Amino acid sequence: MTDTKAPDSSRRSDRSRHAIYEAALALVAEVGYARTTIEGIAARAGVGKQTIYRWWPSKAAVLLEAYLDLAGQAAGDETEIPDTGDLAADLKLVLRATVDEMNNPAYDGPTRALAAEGVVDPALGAQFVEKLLDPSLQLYARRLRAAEEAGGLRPGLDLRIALELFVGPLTHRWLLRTLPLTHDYADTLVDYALHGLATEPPRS
Amino acid sequence: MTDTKAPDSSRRSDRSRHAIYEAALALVAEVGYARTTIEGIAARAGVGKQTIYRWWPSKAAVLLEAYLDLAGQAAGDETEIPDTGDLAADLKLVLRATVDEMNNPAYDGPTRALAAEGVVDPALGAQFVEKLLDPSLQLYARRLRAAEEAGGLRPGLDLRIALELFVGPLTHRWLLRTLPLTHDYADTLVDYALHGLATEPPRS
Amino acid sequence: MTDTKAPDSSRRSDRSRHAIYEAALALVAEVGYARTTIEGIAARAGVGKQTIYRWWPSKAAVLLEAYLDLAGQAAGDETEIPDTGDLAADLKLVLRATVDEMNNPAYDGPTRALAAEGVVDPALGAQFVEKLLDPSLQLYARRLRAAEEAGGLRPGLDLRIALELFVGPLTHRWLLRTLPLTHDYADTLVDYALHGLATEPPRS
Amino acid sequence: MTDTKAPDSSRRSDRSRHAIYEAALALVAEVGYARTTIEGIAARAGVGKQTIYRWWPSKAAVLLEAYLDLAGQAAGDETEIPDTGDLAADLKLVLRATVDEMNNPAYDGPTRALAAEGVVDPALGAQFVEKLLDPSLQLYARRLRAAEEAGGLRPGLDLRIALELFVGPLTHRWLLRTLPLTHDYADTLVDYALHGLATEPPRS
DNA sequence: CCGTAACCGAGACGGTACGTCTGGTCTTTGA
DNA sequence: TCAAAGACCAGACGTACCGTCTCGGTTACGG
Repeated sequence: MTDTKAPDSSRRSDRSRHAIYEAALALVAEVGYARTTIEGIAARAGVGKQTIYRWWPSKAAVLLEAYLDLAGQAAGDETEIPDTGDLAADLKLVLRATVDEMNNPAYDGPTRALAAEGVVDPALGAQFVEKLLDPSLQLYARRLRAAEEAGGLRPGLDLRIALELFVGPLTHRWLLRTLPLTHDYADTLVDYALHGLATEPPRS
Repeated sequence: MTDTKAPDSSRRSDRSRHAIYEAALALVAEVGYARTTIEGIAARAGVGKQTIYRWWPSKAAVLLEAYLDLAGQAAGDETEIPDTGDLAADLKLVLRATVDEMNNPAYDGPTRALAAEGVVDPALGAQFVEKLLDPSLQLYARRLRAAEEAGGLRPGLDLRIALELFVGPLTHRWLLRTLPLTHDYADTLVDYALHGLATEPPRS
Repeated sequence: MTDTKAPDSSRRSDRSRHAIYEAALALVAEVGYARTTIEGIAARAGVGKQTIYRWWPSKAAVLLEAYLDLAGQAAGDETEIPDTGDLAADLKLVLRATVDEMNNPAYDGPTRALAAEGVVDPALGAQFVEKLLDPSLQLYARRLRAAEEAGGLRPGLDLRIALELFVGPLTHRWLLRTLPLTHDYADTLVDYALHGLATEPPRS
Repeated sequence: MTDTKAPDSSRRSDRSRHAIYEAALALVAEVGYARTTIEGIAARAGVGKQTIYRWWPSKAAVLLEAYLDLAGQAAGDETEIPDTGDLAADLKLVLRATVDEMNNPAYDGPTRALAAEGVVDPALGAQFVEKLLDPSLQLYARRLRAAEEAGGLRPGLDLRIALELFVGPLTHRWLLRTLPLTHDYADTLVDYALHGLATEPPRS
């Protein structure tokens, strides 16, 4: 009997919502995620704090949505991985692009903050994966399926695991900053993953 | 020459330091990392807050050290990866153990929190990598070098990148919680990485 | 025009204000002024510290207001000095009452602390004088003016200075604790001040 | 074996004591009494904090002693009130000098702070009165006694109370800052106190 | 077309923790 | 053997945000 009141989203102010997106993105760009506060976003957006608390559960949720909104405007950017017939070349192309993105501060800043928050907050992590990560993983999945059908992959592979062989190491270097992310690294990754590390062919 | 006032570490109280370690670990275990506060650690350890601020730059730094101290006591746990001659089997053994660790809340809790903090704080991230991550990566490096010398690996491999083919995907699933971490997953990873995804052998 | 952010006093919580008054007075009575802290007042009043910092500049200011509020409730206590026609007797009556007040711990405690703070903090001192001291001085001023009109005082006297001849020595003994404050002292003061110390009458 | 050890004052370091005096006076002059700390005095004097705590009970006690030490060096300044035979003139001379002192920031600063502390701390107040106030009051006492013997004062006066008729009002204005302290004020005070306020002579 | 029920901007509120500062005590080290 | 140096426990300081709560005002239905 305490609240149970879901706000009426049909009466929601688009004006406020977009002002909040802009303020959130601007603040994260200016002072970083950690020093961005809900209070600061509200003030910058010229919005009452309650308007934020009414519609979002956390600062991270605000930023994730703001980020998705931004990405949505630059829509159609989810181009497909090209299929030139040369799987290795195609994958290298895309991994190199990913490396560039990870090295680009404009992308790295907010994404890294969201990822970190998601590491620790499962609900947000699920959102992060679903909304940001999965879409790009689907690209790999489709390209690999095409390769499989073309007979370029060993039969019976679990394609989900296969694609993690590419993006796993990349993400590892990105998040943990163990070593620099370069185009060479991306290329080597593709070669190693496609052709294996071992001398011997698989027994099966 | 970095700071104006460096405290004299020779006069540091071991008593306090260990009380702080214990309090920090206990609190993280009881209420979680996010709700653990420096104030709380100080109170629990029966220590002035300044004693913490004097020696550590952040809550995360305290916990990292506490965690390392704990690991150090259970020393010699850094056993070597066995070398039975069967590289795949040896790797699977260790990857499975790692999977178990990642699924163990007692390990997952603090480590995940530290990793998340390290994602966002480069200085801490470097510490995390150097003190916690690298040592275990060295195990893989040594086992792979042995395999290379035994002729089990394709010559000329960059072993650092090779080992990331195993731990990258594992870390990916662990941190981002995309899909469950199982022994089967570990096994498959080893097979895929050792023998490659592609039908064709490498051209070179 | 004084501050950058003046809080909106129309939205101020009377509930909180009075809880703060009560807590402040209670704490000063219980542990003394010096050991009363803003933190303690806030905790005792069930109020956030910011609510105190928002409305008062210092602990002393809180207590002064609390004290005035208390005095205001016991309103109308500012009775007039009686005018029986016998100036000396009337003054003695009031000075004796003042002596009693100064010897009363319940009054002495907070008032002394405020006075001491005012000695050192001019802004607070001005408040102290204006709100606490002046009103009672006005009583003397009126009684003396009546006496002047009745021809009981030498013509042309500066009445402000005249009244300080009574309250100055009293305050001196009170604040500096040089010698005990007694009714006899008050009586003597009145006699000396009214009739002078010298054998000779004034030349003028 | 805990404390109960009165320090052996014969082994006290004069060097340290004077360094502390100088540091205390310098700090009070530079940043004011309130912002002077024992820690600061120790650091400035190149002395351990314990050396201060060993010999003095409080910051105020240090400053009082430092101040007395300073005054002691400029010794012999305790000149007598002149006795020209004209009591009023002599008193005015001295009261005017006192007024000037009270208006002199170099004197006002530390003395006011000590007085304020003494208002609130009886032990210190007693010291303040005994060491700083009483000596100058003795001057008045002697001059008044001379006047009494010369027949210039009404017989049977309590000279202690008589002198408070002069210094009480002065101190009142000084500490409470009710109104400006001027030479005129001092003169008027002397006239009023010597010749009384009332028209009628005393009945006795 | 006029009430009334929401959302809205604003910001005061009770809280919690921050990181700093100082008070007084205790310990180590060099002269 | 003492004093310098300063680490230690303790806890208040004043600030920053949190998330909740009024408060008017301003839409935008729904009777």
